[in-house]
Amino acid sequence: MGYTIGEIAETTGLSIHTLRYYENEGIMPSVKRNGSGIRIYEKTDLEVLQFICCLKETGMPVIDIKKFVNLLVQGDHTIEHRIDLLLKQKENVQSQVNQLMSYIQMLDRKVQLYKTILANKNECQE
Amino acid sequence: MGYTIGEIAETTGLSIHTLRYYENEGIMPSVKRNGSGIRIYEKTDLEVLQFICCLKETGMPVIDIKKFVNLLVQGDHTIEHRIDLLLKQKENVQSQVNQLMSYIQMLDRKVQLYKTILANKNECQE
DNA sequence: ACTTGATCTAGAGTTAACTCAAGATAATAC
DNA sequence: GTATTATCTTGAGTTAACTCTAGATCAAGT
Repeated sequence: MGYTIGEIAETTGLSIHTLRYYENEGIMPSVKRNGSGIRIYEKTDLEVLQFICCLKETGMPVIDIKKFVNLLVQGDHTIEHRIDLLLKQKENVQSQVNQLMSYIQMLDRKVQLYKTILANKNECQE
Repeated sequence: MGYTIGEIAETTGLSIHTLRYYENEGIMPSVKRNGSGIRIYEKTDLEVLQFICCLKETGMPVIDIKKFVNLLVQGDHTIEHRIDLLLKQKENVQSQVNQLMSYIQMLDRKVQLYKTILANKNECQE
């Protein structure tokens, strides 16, 4: 029962360095150790870690993830606060999506413009 | 005819430092100077700059923007290559959007979970 | 002409988020 | 029980993308 840091690095794709760094910085809750100080990750540690990775992927800065994790380790009485943070982040992500979609349109327009230029050049050569 | 670096900073929201940095690094084409070496931005410079900002916002790393700008300054015979790059970036952005939308769902699920926990707690207290 | 504010260059400093190094201890495989 | 491999800590190094500093020159208002 429990995984070593190497196994967790393997399954999450994070490096061992990064895992230790996350723990030191409070980006993830601290992990239990065995008698000689070696980290033993439980299944819940892995789950929290994976959720943290998702938050990171949505562009949440490490400092905010830290705040969230702080609430997490404080227990159930922080759940309402956590809901707030997640809903705020959801709005963030939603507006990121909207902006990216507008950039897709912009890329399309630019490509269209370039194609028009090419078409005109070919016409002239005929 | 032509804007100063300060005006361009104002309208783009980039700092003066950043504008000079972009030019030094080849992230934007170099700008004309007046007799005493002061940058005079033309309308086309502004347009290129704004397009570059968009590319940056889509997460294109500076090194790739540089490549694109390199093609740009080389003239029309690089248009096909530029189309390729932009279409590739469009795909990138599209998959970013997809991933972000899946994260929105994940955030929703987490919030839902938290709400269930809260609901159960209230029930117990009744 | 003089002052004030903008711009110039070269190069150093900053920030976020890792990433690596060194030296020591622990676990595992034979 | 020894060699190999993994893990530990502390602290330094790296990378991308700025951001700032200093000292000098330029431009605009009075």
